[in-house]
Amino acid sequence: MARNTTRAEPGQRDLSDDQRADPLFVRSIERAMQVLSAFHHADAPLSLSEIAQQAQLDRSAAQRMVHSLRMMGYIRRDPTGRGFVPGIRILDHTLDYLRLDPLVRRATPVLQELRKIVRERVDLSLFDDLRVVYAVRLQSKRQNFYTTLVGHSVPTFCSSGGWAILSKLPDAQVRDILDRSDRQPFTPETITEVPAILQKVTETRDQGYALGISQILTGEIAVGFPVLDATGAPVAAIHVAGSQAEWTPEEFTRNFVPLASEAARAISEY
Amino acid sequence: MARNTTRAEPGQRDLSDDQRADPLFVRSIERAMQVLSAFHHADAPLSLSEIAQQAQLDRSAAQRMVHSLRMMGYIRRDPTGRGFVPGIRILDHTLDYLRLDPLVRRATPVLQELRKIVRERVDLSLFDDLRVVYAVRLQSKRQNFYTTLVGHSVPTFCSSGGWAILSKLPDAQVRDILDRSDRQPFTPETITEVPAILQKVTETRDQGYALGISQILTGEIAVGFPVLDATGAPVAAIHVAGSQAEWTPEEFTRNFVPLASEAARAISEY
DNA sequence: CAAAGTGTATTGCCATGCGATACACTTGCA
DNA sequence: TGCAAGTGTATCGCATGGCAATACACTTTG
Repeated sequence: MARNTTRAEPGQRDLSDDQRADPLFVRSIERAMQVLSAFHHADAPLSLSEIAQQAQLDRSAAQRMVHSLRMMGYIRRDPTGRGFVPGIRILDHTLDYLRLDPLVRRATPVLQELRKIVRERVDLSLFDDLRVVYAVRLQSKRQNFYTTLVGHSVPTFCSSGGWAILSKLPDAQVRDILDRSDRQPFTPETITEVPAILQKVTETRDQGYALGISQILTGEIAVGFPVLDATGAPVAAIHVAGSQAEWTPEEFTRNFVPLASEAARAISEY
Repeated sequence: MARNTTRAEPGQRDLSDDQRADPLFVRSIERAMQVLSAFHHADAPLSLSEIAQQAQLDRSAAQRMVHSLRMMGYIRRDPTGRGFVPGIRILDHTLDYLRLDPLVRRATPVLQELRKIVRERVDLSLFDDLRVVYAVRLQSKRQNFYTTLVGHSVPTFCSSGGWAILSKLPDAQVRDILDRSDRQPFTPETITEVPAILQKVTETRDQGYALGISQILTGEIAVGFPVLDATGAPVAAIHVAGSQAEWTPEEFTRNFVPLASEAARAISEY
């Protein structure tokens, strides 16, 4: 799998109540979603055969699915040339997700306020087991493409937001998450050893925020803060991210930790 | 239907090559997507019965679908209290959409540059028949919740971006779109009469941009520019939007039209 | 000008999803 | 307190509807 892009794998199941894998799927919809998920590993339009392969389906079965998904607007032909790409109706569900998630609703105005003051990138990322998924992204001037995208995700084990979340989980669960993570480094700086990560988590637990330097992107510096639900369990994190070219870690934390920390507390329900 | 929020209805089919409605759906996946689409009309978590009703399904059939969709992470229980909400896996598909759409890729850096200069809200909206769907949103300081959301859509007939797109379509198609549109006003200012809209479109055709004042949101002023594909057909629009409290229409256009117009041309392939 | 790709359409058989039914639990009203 | 009307969940048989096979038109490749 060609993957030079920063992206974590989606979790397989509903975490909230830990149901184990259940063979009682509605199969056809599982297949349909596999077809749509074929694009997760793509970096260009997919042909039918490629979709069939990714979705573990017959070419003809894949074609039927693609046909139906096209009729509904979830897939469309690539405007230029061959193959298929995701369709715009996807974005309708995106909107539903964002509108209906109480966390996103609460967080957005707070983060806007924060962004206005700090003038660096500000994000909300949602805890999803081995990864955290960006749901709100408020850009700064310096950007790359991926730092603007909703839905982008990074591993929990090596992001400042992830550490912030881990710092609020019981040790056993932290261990479990680290054990199940595929701890591939993104940069030479990425911390991949379990003891070192545990060290970082402890540190985070003590000081109330996580500091990540060049963990995902070389030259990026970020502070992460946990967001808690009404029971005190971590459900998300907020980040402030900037460039090492402009900030020393000390300056960065001194400037942003107090404000961002307060924002995180404002969003939390605990 | 309770709808005080600004939202257009999704189009039913693939527009690119105009396939008429085809009964050869894969039915079960149609039903599955109806279940997910039940949230389009919701403004709070939905119970099984509500989902069943929206999706035109038996309560038990709905429960099977919901179960499967939950196992896959496309639906989750509302964290607090009863009911279901969309699940985070939705955002994986959002990412695929945004990553793989060549238009979004090309437009993002250009819009970032534009945003840096104009310091007002800058958007990319994608043409989808009767509506335009926001895919890239770069905020300014003043915001409301909905002006930050990817996937949000507004009607083509009454938005500056929509007019910009219409101005590049043949008259017959413009008429067709206007005829099929449910031309409900959003504000007292909203232009709903076909002749007046055609007038606006002609004006836009002449001057190369569309000026919208309080069309969707009272007090909002926006300029829209068409984005063309390689064949010269309009596929999207870019907007710069600000507040009437800060700008007269003349000042606004004088300041932003030249830059934004150039940006739109840079994104276009024609 | 084959050969190997695209994407599309049709058809029959049997896996599979719907609907009926039952149940455990919570909430609200009498 | 009890019962009615809500939640959400689980199981199972039958008929429906989706998979696989097959065929074809078209484009790009060598």
